[in-house]
Amino acid sequence: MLRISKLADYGTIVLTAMAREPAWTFSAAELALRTGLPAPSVSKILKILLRQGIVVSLRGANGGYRLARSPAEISTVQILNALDGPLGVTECSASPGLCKREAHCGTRAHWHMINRVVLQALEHITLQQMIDPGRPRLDVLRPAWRAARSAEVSP
Amino acid sequence: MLRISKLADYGTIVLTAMAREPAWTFSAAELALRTGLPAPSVSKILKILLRQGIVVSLRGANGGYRLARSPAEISTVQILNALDGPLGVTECSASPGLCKREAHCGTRAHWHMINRVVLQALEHITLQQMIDPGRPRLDVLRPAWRAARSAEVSP
DNA sequence: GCCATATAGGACCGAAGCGGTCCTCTTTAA
DNA sequence: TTAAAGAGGACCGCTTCGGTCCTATATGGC
Repeated sequence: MLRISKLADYGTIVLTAMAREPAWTFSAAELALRTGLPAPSVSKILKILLRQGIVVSLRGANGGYRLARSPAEISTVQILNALDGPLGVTECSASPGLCKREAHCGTRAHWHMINRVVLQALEHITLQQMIDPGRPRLDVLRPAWRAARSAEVSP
Repeated sequence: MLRISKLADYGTIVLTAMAREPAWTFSAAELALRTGLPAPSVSKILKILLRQGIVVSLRGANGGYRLARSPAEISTVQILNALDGPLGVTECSASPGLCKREAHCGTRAHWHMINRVVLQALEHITLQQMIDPGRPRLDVLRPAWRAARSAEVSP
């Protein structure tokens, strides 16, 4: 486990396809064709992304979808949040207050720390990075690391 | 999502309880009592951890479970692997070769990078760290960061 | 030698989540 | 007016997971 859902996985594939031509308006059918994903699923994903403000739509003939922002302004954490709901390594990371054990749970703080690191990492990986050619570099996570550290000092 | 299973969550709670007295042999019932978790679940978890070599058992009267190694030698990644199976942020991170899209999937390399960071982080957070008093420090993840970076240079 | 205690292993079940499909309604360009 | 395309939701089947229980086996104490 510790896995994202299939929907979120598909979502990033669809969005990276769109990010390669940010100005273009894609129909759901065309995106399904380009990505090789099942058309109904692609359609479903786009509708969710629309409601979350990640894509915009044009209805009617010759309609379709476009990215709502530039690829550099769409991070993976936004995509996962949209398609998988609030993400947290443990339940108490995602929705604090739900677990009764919280008060005297020794592991909680550590899961929160791990969660913060993961979140910051996802925050700094954008669609732009995803479509940049060449091997991905861990260096893009440096700001994430710094952000997580400063969050630690002043919570 | 991007969440660990409840079983794995419970597992870390049980193991941290054991880690506070590493020499002691706990019966499953006693651990259930100490942690406040349902006894059948605790028993099930311990049986899995036994098969994975994380705890050792003593059968018969006055029997019970003990950590197989020192708390400093048991990392969270071992616990999650034991209780949740091989972990990967995406399916292709956990079991490469299963996804047909791999060859021409532009997002895969990035998920692998994220996965590597998460894995290394979990690798460096041990039961010892979990029971150390005081707020957890991100500094414990420094070696994880370095390890992930060196893995990038020589895959 | 017997019995109480504890683990070992697996079977079993109910609930929930999720992936996937389909249908109907609305909008808009030609 | 019609065809194309999105909007929204209903629906269903499968899988997975959490949880429980039962039986067999081992061992220490009497």
